[in-house]
Amino acid sequence: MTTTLKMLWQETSDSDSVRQRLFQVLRQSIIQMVLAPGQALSEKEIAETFSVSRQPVREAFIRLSEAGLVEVKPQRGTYVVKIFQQAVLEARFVREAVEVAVVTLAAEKGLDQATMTDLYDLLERQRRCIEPNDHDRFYRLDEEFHRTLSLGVNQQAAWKVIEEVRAQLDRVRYLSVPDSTPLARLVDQHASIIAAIEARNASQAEQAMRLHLREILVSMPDLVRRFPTLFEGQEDQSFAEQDTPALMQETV
Amino acid sequence: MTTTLKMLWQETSDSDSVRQRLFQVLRQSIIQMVLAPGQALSEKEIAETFSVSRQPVREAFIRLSEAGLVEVKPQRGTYVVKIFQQAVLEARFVREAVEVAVVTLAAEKGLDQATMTDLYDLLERQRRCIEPNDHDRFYRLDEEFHRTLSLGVNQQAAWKVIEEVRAQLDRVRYLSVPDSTPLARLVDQHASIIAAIEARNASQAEQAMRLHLREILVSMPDLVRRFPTLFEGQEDQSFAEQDTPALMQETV
DNA sequence: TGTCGATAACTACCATACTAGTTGTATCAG
DNA sequence: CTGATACAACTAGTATGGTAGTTATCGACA
Repeated sequence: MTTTLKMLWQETSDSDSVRQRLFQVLRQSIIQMVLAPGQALSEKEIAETFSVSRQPVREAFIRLSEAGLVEVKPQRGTYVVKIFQQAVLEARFVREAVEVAVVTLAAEKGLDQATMTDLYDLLERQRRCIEPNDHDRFYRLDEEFHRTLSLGVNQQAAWKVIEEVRAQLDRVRYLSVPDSTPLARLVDQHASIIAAIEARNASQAEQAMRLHLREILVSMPDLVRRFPTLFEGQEDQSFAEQDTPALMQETV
Repeated sequence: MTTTLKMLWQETSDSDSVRQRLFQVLRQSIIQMVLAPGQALSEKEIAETFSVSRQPVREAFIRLSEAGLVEVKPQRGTYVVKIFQQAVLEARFVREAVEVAVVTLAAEKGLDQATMTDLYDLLERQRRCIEPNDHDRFYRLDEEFHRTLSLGVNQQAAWKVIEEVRAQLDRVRYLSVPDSTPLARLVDQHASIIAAIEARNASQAEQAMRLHLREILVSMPDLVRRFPTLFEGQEDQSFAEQDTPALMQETV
C-alpha cells in the first residue's frame, strides 16, 4: 500500500499544534520520497489537502526550509530541494564528526548500566529484522540506537544536530533500500561499537563508528545514474533507466 | 551609547523580508544581552515597536525557538531562554567536534592559496585589535576566521552548525567580556592553528583547536555566581553581587 | 484572616483578507 | 512567422480579526 500524506496526518497526535503536525508529516514525506525532490508545494494546495488555513502551512514551510528540506522562493513558490551530492557529503561529514565525538566520550567515561541494557536490547531487536529483511523496522531501531548513545553521554544538542543532518542522508538511504548494505552487516557494526565502548577503548570505538557511517553512501554514485532528475545539476542528462520509484506516484 | 532594538533594525537591509530582519535583530539582541535571559517577549509588543503586524514577528519567534534562543509557551508567552549551563557545555562539545574535524581535514588536504592569504590577513587584522583592546571588532574577525576555515574545506553544512551553537556560547562570552581571556592569547592560538595547517600536521592542528575552544568557558562558574538570575535553575540563590549588566537596562 | 471561585486581562494559535511581486500566455505590431 | 508587450493567473508576504487557553486579581464566603 502506498503511503500518502493523509495517512501520515492521521498518525500525528491531536494534542500537537497544526503547525507541528504539518511539519512532521511533510518532513517524513520528503525523507521517505513520498514528495519528490524538485516538486512544487503550494501553501494553498497543502492547506486544502488537510482542511486547515494557509498560515500554519506557511509556518511549517519556514521550519522545513531551516532544515534544508524545502526552498521557499518569494512570490514564486516552494519546492522540495533536490538531492545535492555535495550537501549529502557535507551532512555525512558533520554527522561523523559529532557521532565520533559521542562514542569517544562514551568509551572514555563509560555508560551507566541502564543505557547499556537499552543498547543490548536494541541490538537484539535489530537482529530480529535481519531474517525478514524488515528495513522499515530496522530504520526506526537504528535511529533509536544512535539516539540512545548521544543521550547516554548527556549530549542532547549533539543528538539534535545528528537528527537534522540525518534527514539529508536518509533520503538517499530510502532511494537505495532495495540494494543497500545487508542488515546483518549493519547490526554487526553496531555490535562492534558497543563492544568497544564496553571495553573502554576509545580509539577502537572511533574506528568502528567511522566505518559504520561511511557504509551509508557507497551506493550514491549509482543512484545519481539511475535517478538523475532527483539530483541537483543533473537535469540535462536524460539517459535515466527509470526515473520515478514506485513510492512517489500517488501523492497529494 | 547603549544599543537598542531600533538601532539594530536600522542596520538591517530593506531588501530582506520583515521576518528576516526581525529574526536578525532579535537574534543579535539576545546574543549581545540587549534582551535579558528570562525576559518576556510578546508578539504584540514587538510588532508595535517596529510598526509591523504580528504575523512576521510570530514567524521570527518560530525561527528563534528553533535556534534555542527563545521558548514559546502556547497561550502563555514567549521568553528569552535563560543560560542553561548544561546547554552551553553541550554547545561547546558539538562545536569542538565539528571544528576539530574541519581543521583536521584542512591539515590533511591542505588549503588553497587564496584561503591561506585570507587567514593571514584576518590574523593581522586581529593583531591590530589587541592594543586598543577592541573586543567588538575582534569578535567579528574571530567569526570570520572560523568561517573561512570551514568554507576553505568546502564544508558549508559544518559552518551552519557551528554558527548555530556559537549563539549559545557567545551569550556567555558577552557576559564575560570585561575579564575574559586577553585578546593576545586568542590571536596566538589562531596563529598556532594556521601554522599547524600549513605544516600539514593534523594532530597538531587538532590539539591547537581543542585548546582554543576550551579557553572560552573558563569563566563560566564565576559568571553563575555573579549573575544568578540569568542562569537556569539559579533563581532562588539571591546572593548576587550585582545582577544586571549595564547593557540591558534600556530596551524596547 | 484565609481560601476558594468567578472573571477579566492577557497570551499564542488559527483563519481570512489584502498586497505586491513573478510568470506564462495571448494578442497585436512588425 | 517572429517579436515585444499587456494582461491574467498564479505565488508568497503581510495585515487583521476572532478563538481558545492560561494566569492573575479581586471579591465572596467560611
